[in-house]
Amino acid sequence: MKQEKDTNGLPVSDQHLDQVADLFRVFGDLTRVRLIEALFCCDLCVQDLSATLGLSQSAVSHQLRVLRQARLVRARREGKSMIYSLDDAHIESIFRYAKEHVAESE
Amino acid sequence: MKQEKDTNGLPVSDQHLDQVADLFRVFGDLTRVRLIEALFCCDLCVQDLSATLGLSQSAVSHQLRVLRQARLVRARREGKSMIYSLDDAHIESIFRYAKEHVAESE
DNA sequence: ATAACACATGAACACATGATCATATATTCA
DNA sequence: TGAATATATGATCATGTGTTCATGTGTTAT
Repeated sequence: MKQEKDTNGLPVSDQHLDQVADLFRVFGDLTRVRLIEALFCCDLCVQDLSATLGLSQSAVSHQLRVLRQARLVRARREGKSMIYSLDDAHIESIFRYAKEHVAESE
Repeated sequence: MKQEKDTNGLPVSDQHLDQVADLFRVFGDLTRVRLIEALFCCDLCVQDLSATLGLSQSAVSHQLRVLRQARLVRARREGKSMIYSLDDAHIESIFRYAKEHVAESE
């Protein structure tokens, strides 16, 4: 497999890049971005997320599944509810730079 | 429009989040990620990118168009060739954190 | 001018994706 | 146990996306 050093000094392979693209693909949807944004402030259950975003429970659940599989959020049970929380330290940093990019290009 | 403050203290609207999702959507493709990665080291023309990635000239051109429209790369003409270069200071930061995330979760 | 080279672009097709609807699973409470 | 609540999931469908093929545009050199 091709191994190079990038400008950050980290090893880079096509497999790594594939995972990077996968990560960004998960971020590349407004519903999921809004879910993540909502979870920045506090942990929330599905119905709260559903109400906050104004989307169906099913749609929210489906997208939370995508976020779970990408290990970006985690869920814990509290009674009948599932409480979701962010599960990655890098999300905030990644989002900060993305927002700066967006804010500057207007 | 709903306006909130996020954890970074930046104003956040659904319109902003939409642009953030759009930005990530552009990053969410292996071909485009590989193009960006190739341009981290140096400016390159289309045929060089085509050869480096092992993809058709057409496929590369199409994806470079997407990157251009997202203002992530810029093109300048040199003779018969078009030289592409990165056009955003945040790309490297965003990619660095994405790579760290990927590297840690294995 | 015209041939050759480098790149861009439109059309078409296969595949991926997100929302909805219906239904299944899990928990609590009467 | 059975009803109500909360969430997950499978199927379906409309839409979006990436590649290829064919062709158009722009530049250089003879």
